[in-house]
Amino acid sequence: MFYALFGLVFLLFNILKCYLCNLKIVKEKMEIILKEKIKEAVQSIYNSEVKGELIQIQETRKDFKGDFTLVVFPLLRFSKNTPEKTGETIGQHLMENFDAVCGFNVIKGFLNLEISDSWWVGYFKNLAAEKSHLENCAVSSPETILVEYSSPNTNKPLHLGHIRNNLLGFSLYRILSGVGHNVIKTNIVNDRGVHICKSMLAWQKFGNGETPESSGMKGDHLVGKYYVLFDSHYKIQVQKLIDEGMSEADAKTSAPLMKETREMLLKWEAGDKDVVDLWKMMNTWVYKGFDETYKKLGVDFDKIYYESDTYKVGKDIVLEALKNNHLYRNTDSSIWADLTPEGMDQKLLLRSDGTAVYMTQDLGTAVGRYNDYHFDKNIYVVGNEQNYHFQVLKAILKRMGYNWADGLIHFSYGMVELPEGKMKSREGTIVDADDLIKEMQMTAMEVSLELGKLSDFTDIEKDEIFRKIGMAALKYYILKVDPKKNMTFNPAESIDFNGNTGPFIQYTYTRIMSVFRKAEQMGINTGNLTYTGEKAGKKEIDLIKLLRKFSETVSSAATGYSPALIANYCYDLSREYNQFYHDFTILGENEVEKRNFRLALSKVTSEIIYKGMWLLGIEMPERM
RNA sequence: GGUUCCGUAGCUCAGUUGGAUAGAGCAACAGCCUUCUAAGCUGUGGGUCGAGCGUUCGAGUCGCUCCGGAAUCACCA
Repeated sequence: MFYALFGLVFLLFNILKCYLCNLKIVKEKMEIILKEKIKEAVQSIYNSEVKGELIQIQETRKDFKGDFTLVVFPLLRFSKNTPEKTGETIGQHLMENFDAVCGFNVIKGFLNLEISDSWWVGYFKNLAAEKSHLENCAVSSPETILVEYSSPNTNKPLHLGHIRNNLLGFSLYRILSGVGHNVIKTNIVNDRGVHICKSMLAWQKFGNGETPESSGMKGDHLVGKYYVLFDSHYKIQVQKLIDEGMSEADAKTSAPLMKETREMLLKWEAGDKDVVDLWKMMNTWVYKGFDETYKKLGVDFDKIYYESDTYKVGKDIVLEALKNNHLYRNTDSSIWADLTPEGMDQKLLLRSDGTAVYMTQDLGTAVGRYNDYHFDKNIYVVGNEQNYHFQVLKAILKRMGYNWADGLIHFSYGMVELPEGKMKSREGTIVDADDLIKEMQMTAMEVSLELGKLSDFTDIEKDEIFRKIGMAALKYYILKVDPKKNMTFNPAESIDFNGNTGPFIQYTYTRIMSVFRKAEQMGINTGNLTYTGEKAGKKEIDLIKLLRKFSETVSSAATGYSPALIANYCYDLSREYNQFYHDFTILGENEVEKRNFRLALSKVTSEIIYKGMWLLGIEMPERM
């Protein structure tokens, strides 16, 4: 009796142990397990110790039979035999000693291993059990990371370049916090400086008291109008002086409007009430306009810094550093940093009239932020045209003894260019953010209405769907390209809705949603889908292979700061699913096991697409 | 001129420690809806991966030299 009981407990224990063990193997990456097995194989066949880096496992290319491929070339030194023979021998050994391997073939120096269906289905079951699909990308030591993005100037509305900036910044936030970091979204508003005074001066001179209300214009666009107006008047003055025989450089500094601008900046820094009031009023207009655009883009911030605050901190820091002999004062009393020891140039930090420059405020902002958050990393989402600026910023901070400056990272992204080159305001080729957003939603509406699949929705519901589709088209179009690279936008050809696009991915998602609505109607319990893992089709396994790549894609997107990886992954997955959807019937399948398996595949696909697009800041409609 | 980045199909882009016959989409052409959404799927054509040399069993990927383009080197931001 006692022995029987003991035996039973022992048996149960072993079953449990086996189950846990199995689960562990399935959860681990097959590449890692294979690597171990191959190491053992080489040890036992050739009696040699192999270093891990010599065992190269990759996924088998689609044109060949198999799931994983071992590159045998590096192992020839142990086998002292031909690549073919070596591959055969190792393949045979794996077949006999590792039950997940159910077949192999050798082509040239490549050993293609076939993994059993049941292993794949078992693997998939674990994927299906995941809640967020981000479990496996969680970082071991979470950091406090500030992400600065957007950084608008208050003298003009946002344009296409800003859109790329905002989308990258926000997506970076989603990705980094998705893998477990503590991320703070910040924005630095360039609300001071000569350029701001330009639009203020132009409004004062030519505005006749015009306001957003009186003109019906969005505040940021109204202020932008005066910035342009300044420029055209200023140019006329400069040209006049040049015609009178002055050099271009002198004409530019001595044109009356420029003189007045500089006076205004001095007054502003001195706190002159009239200038400050005007500044405040125009800022209010601009911020209201920006808020609307941010809302449409779906981005927001945890903390907004203003240069009008931080430049003062910057000035203090500069003066302090001067005292400590980190900087020097020129004969005209301007203050400079000599960065020749660091391999860079001289850098101006305070003008001869004592006013601050761009670098001054950036120093102040960095120090202020460190004091506020004690970040591990401070990521600046700023265009690659400022690469040198950030190199200098970091060098100066280090010079001043701020060792945390090592955590400053310039996330340098490429410019958005038009087919004829850079966007230029003087040529009127700036692509305005608000216009573009509106245009995308109009196109989404046209396409949608033509297809006519939403006739049972109210107008409000339809508008919401058009908004999601239009924004997805725009966002995906921008995020799918490698952030580091310059990209071309052709306004003449409107952004596509077919092929490698946001709407295509949304469409795939809505198809899956549609299947599940139908399944509910059929009375299928989609919450608890049972199936065993003995058989699966090639297309089904292809899908599983792609699904398993999600977490590693997110991980590399996080470490490499590249939302584009996730965007392209979502596209690949959608394409794969659409093929599956085309080739197989899901609800029409009579065998319940198979049907449930396909439903589960569809479900996990939809979850991962949803999550991937969420990491990009792209919303998914349930129908379209 | 110095520094940095980029050249992949007609166009827009993938191609992550070097691996097999370099991939998608758009555009063009030819097919597939009585069926879970055709914003989809299948097929055809299109490439001396800017050029050359080198390292390697193997190079779009690494190194060097050219060619072409961009950014930056402001008392602009």
